[in-house]
Amino acid sequence: MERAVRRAQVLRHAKRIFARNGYHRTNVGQIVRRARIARGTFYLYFDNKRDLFEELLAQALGEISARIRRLRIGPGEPDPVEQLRANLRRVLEFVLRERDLTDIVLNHSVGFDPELDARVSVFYQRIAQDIKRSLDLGVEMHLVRPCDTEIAANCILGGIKEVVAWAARRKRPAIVALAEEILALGLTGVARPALLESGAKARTADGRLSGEARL
Amino acid sequence: MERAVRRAQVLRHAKRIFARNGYHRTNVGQIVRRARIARGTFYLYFDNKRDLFEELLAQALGEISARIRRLRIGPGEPDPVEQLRANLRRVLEFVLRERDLTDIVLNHSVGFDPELDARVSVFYQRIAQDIKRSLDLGVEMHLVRPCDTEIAANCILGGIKEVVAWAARRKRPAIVALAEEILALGLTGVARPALLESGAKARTADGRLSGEARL
Amino acid sequence: MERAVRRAQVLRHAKRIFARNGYHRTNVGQIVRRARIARGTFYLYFDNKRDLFEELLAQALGEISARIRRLRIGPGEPDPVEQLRANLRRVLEFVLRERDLTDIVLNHSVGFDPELDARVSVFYQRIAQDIKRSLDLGVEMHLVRPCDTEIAANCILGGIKEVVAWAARRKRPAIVALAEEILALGLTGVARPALLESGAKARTADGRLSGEARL
Amino acid sequence: MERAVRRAQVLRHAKRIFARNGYHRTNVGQIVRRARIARGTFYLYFDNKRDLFEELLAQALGEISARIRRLRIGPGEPDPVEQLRANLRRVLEFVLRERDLTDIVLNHSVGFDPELDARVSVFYQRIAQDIKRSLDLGVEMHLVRPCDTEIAANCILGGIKEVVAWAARRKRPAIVALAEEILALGLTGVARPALLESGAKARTADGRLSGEARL
DNA sequence: GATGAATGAGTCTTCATTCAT
DNA sequence: GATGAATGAAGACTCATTCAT
Repeated sequence: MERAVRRAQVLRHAKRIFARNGYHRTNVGQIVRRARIARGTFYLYFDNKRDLFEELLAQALGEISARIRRLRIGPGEPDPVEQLRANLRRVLEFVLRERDLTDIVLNHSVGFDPELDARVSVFYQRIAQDIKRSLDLGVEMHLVRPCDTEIAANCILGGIKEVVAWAARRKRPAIVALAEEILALGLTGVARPALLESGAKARTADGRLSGEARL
Repeated sequence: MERAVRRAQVLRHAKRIFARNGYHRTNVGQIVRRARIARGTFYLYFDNKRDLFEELLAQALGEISARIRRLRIGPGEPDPVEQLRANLRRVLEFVLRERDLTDIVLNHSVGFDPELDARVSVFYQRIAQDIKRSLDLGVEMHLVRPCDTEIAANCILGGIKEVVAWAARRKRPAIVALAEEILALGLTGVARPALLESGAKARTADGRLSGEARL
Repeated sequence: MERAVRRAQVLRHAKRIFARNGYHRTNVGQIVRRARIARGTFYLYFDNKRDLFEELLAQALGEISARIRRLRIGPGEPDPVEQLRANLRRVLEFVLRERDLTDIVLNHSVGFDPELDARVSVFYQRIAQDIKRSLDLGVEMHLVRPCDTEIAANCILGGIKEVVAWAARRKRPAIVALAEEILALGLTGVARPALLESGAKARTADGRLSGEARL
Repeated sequence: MERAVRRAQVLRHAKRIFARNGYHRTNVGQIVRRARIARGTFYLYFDNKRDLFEELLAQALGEISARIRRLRIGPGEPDPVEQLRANLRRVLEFVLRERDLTDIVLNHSVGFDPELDARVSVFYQRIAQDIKRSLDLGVEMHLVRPCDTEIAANCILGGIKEVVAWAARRKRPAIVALAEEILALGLTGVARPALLESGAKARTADGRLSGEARL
């Protein structure tokens, strides 16, 4: 158990430095200095620098994944939107609390190791697919308008990522409000509903707006 | 003039390698080998490795910036949505043609140099602000529903980035269709308009949908 | 007494590992793991890694030395050849039983420490001198043909070492037969005696054989 | 060509140091200091320290191998002993000229790398087999007395190795004389021929000498 | 201008040894 | 005595950059 504590300690310090400086500008010397341990001690707990980084990354990706629950449809299940909201809040709660990890995932997790690149890539693709699946289901249930759900899924994923990155730069981001904004945007976009009511009729087959209904 | 040609040549090769391997896994040796020049020659045309990378990045950011025109409102100006569409298409046209540059900007432009990080950061923030300004204008003009336009702007930006990244992995992405999907998503979201018409009324203060119209 | 037992135990395990891997590819971690003691305990029994190795080496060299008795000439003493044979058998018995030690002495005892190098070197030189002395005596007694006894001594020593190394690789080497082969070789060489009888006359000054008797 | 010269230069210096200190007590720093080159330059010419050592070893083993020619029997071919003598002289000429290489092969080539160990092992085994083959041939031709030629081969090989090691410690070893001593020893052993003439008869089945014929 | 051999600072990693418990 | 976590000196290797030709 002592061991786990020590590891966690080193991980905590390393997380900080990796978040600030990225993988390559972080060297083992910085980590051990910050963690106040000897160089050799570092290698008592981690195989190497990459191993430590990998663990941080896995920690983040794992925790985020665990906070995304698949939508359940059926009698007695909560409103799908409610489920989306819950997912979003859980994820936001984590990523905005663990900003260093978030920074690592968003900014420093790509480009220095093909294997880790692949792992991150798979992580995002899985989320995109989850979203796509939800959208497909929504289309089936006539809750979601027909569209290219794959593109939509990626668009939504990207939107969340960017908002998270943005929010992580703020002092005390309001998680609930953030979730609502994202949700509303994803569901209804930015256009005024009134506008769309009339505009909806004017909408042509290829989705373009026409007539006076503009935006 | 000869000089510029030589530079461009080297840049072209380097672009390829940076896109594939990122900044740190690319070394000067690879570049000069690929460009069929001597190591020393490299330094006749570029101050150093970072300088070359910076130039590629500036190229990309500059070209993308140039393709984003500020919305003009007024008599005789085209429909704002049309202007958005044009912006989007111009950008997509470039980033999906210059995939290596896009890859560099999206995946390899962060984390090895505070100054470059800042430059990329500023680039995106400027775009986000452009979008925000447009949204604010839209709100003023009653075309856009009231919302936190800063969050919305970042969300839209992120959506575009992710879709671009996704599309860049496809063989022959259809730019026009992509632009329309993004546009539609940004404007109306994914929910069925019909649903929203009735649902809009049912929407409670905290943004939750109620009644049968759920999504 | 307990202490000596513990030491012996550790020595036994270390011997194994040193024999297999040599000095440098053996680290203290392997030894303590194998001996099921703590790292610190190791240093309660040995000054350091080198010290342990030195002891193993001394063990081997000492035991071998003890098994080589100086030839005694005189009335009532056994046949000198018989004494040689006994020496050889005693040494072979030990080195082929303690193969790990033998491996250490033959293959891993040189090159990482000037002092140990010297000790091994002295050990062999002493044996060579013993052999040389015996040969000199033999020459004096007209049992050994005049020759450069120093070279001969070294040659014999090397022969024994190599045969030992070879035999140590076999499953169950026959010590008696080995001793006889070595003895016969040292005494009479490989040439057919019959051949030599006639050939001896034909031998020219520079040692070359002539006439039909060739070998 | 310039490249080869530089390599040879570094190899020359490294050879010296490896011979004196062995593989492990030699570090790259020593080599580059001695060769008056920068650390990085070293790696321009060699993959790593082991690579350089391997090359030295290969050089030695290759040259020695090349100097050992298989015995040719037949009309017009020189006396087999003459061929042995030539082999021996060629080898001695090389190993006593290139003493550093010899030192490396004899003392520092075992125990730090399984692959190199194997290479050296194979080298010696091949020579032992060559000798054995020659002996078998000799037995067939009734030039060599029946014996365990495998043991004899190893014994002879070991004798040569040890004499070489011994001679390499002398100032100006006489190659011709050395070769003759070794040859004589291998062929006739140390016993006085006269003794053997009578002793041969007294020799019992198991090779033991009996009667007055002693030694 | 072009070349490519040379440079050496900067990093990671290992491992024998120590020492507080 | 026993433990094993901690230490830090030592050494291998990389690679952006320089400079003599």
